[in-house]
Amino acid sequence: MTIKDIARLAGVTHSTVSRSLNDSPLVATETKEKIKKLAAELGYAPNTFARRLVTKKSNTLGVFFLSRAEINFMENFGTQFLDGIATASSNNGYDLLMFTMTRDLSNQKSYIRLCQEKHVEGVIFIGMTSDDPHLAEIAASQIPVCIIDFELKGDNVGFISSDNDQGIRLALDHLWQNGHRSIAHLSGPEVSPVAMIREDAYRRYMTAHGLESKIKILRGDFTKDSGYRRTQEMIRQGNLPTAVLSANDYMALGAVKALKEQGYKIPSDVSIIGYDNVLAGEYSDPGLTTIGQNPIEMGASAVQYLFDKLKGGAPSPIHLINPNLIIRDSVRPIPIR
Amino acid sequence: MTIKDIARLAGVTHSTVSRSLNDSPLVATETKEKIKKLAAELGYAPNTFARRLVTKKSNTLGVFFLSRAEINFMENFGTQFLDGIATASSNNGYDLLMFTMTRDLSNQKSYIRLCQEKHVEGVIFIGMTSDDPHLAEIAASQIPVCIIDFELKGDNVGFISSDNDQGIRLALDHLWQNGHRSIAHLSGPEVSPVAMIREDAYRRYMTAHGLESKIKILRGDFTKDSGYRRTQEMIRQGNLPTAVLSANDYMALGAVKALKEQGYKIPSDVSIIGYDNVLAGEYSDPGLTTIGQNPIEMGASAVQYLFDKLKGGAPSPIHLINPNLIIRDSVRPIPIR
DNA sequence: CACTGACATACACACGTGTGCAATAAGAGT
DNA sequence: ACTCTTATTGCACACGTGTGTATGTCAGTG
Repeated sequence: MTIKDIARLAGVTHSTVSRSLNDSPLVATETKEKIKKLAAELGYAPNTFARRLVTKKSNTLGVFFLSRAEINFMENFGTQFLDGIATASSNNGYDLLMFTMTRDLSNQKSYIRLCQEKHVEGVIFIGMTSDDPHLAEIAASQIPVCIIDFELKGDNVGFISSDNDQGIRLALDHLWQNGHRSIAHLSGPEVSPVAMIREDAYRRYMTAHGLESKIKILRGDFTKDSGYRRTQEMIRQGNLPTAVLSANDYMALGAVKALKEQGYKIPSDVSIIGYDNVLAGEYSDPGLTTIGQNPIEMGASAVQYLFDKLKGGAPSPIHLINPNLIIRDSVRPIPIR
Repeated sequence: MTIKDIARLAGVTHSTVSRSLNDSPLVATETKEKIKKLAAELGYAPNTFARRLVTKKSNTLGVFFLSRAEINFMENFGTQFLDGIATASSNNGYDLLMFTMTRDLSNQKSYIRLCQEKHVEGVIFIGMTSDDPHLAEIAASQIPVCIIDFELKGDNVGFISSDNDQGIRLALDHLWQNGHRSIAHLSGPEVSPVAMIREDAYRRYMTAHGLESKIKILRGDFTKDSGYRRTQEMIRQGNLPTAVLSANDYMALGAVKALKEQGYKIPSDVSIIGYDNVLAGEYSDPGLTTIGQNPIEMGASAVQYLFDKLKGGAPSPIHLINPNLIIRDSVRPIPIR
């Protein structure tokens, strides 16, 4: 079933059919309608390969994702990112091609080269790591690139992230409104950009609210175990805060474990608030109050950035998505003295 | 950069170039080598659209996935399924097109129709549900289909699943070897095929080991809350088993919570074993011993089924992947009396 | 030397769609 | 009635690749 078949049945040439289906003003309204109706009846669908061959437009986006590494992160958000991306590109009539980034980067074809070969118009990366050897090439890419949760500067590269600054404010506002004034921060490693952004936001909030003297940083590495140990150390030193704001949920769960082991009750003795809205926090005891990112929206925004670029626009290279506060049972109001 | 350019530079026609690059025996070995070398130097890559147009082969697989629903399940395995699928198809020189299945199935184009339009050669479904209105059409599909974790009969449809029977045996063997004889089963809802398979495997194991009188089924619905409540009821009735085998991890965590609340210690008083190897089980207290599926391998197997079909073979329509036992801290050996 | 056959390359067409340009027809204006 | 304009359709080519067939070449054989 091609436009030639339709042409024969309609008694016109395939050119007229082509123009009709593409709503060209060059063809009479009545024949246009007639042909459209005929095409619909016959269930005609254009051959995308032929069309792409001649138009030189692929109407295809690509998405690279790394699933094996940073598995904690990816397992929780991966499919939601992909959901947002797939839905948004489908809504715009674009196909989505999927690739994996493997850990052994030795004899591997460059991502950008692969995109060119597949005629991908724009590409999204999920789970990019700073040790990837193709970073420079990506930064210089001719085709629009959008990276989720990893900042890279380049003329055609965009960056989508959750608004960490706002997330921390949301969390601290919640603690503040519940009467907490002595709040420690269980932070991530200094090499992690995200950890530093969150820690900085914490420092500024505390200072702005006259709590500079209460600033206390516990340096973890995002694992549950590090949260557990830093909290043990804090308990040993005495002088517990009334609340702990953790830079991610896993460390928060570690903190809960350490405190429980020493007989403290959560949240009556110490309130805990996490970050990321990981499933384990929903199923933990008590349910962990936390900051949720909006991965579906992040994926959709990444696609939007690419389309803006493709339309010739100059979208902001960095786009922050609003997080939201998820209240469960690990924060308790305390009377203000 | 097309084969015509190469032809001009090599002083031959594009036909010769085409044949050379496709290793046709019709062209002299030396010219073949010369042209291949030239193509490599020029970084030539064939235009897939032109090729597909003439060969009528797309070299493309499709994957549909449902991400918003059954979110507990998908969040944990989704990206790993996709990883296995993407890697396997890429290794075979196939592209992978991604689609989402939305929950509102009203005015939606049929999956199979979509596949035909996109010229997909084979398609994989993840997260299929029994209320999907397109099931009949999928069952009758002309193009090979493989569904993960959902059984559907049809000439061209395959079914990939974890071997639930073996998984239950693995779990019960572990309990048996640790001296447990009184083992209750926290099962899923009767409408769930997976739940029934696991429950049946439990019954057979118990019977085969002379423990028929110890068979005890707690009927949950796969949520943590149902595990919590069924366990509470069991505690109230007295006569606790020494171990509980749960049909999934979330119910197991609910059971843990109920037991802990009543002052029982896990695993010293009651051993618990889950199923699925969900992240929350890794981060719970105590770490949950469980049965892990191998989602990456499952994804790869789905692709393999499609390729076997495409090659004209008759692969088994049902393929079970071996699960594995993941030992953490929720099972304890008890002395045999 | 002529003929045969094998081998290598060129020619020409096809795949399905889009589009510039020519051709035709119809209508308007004088 | 003739010309000029405008509206509509057809013609022909292009996109890049694959392939059946014809053409050419060269060596071997009688």
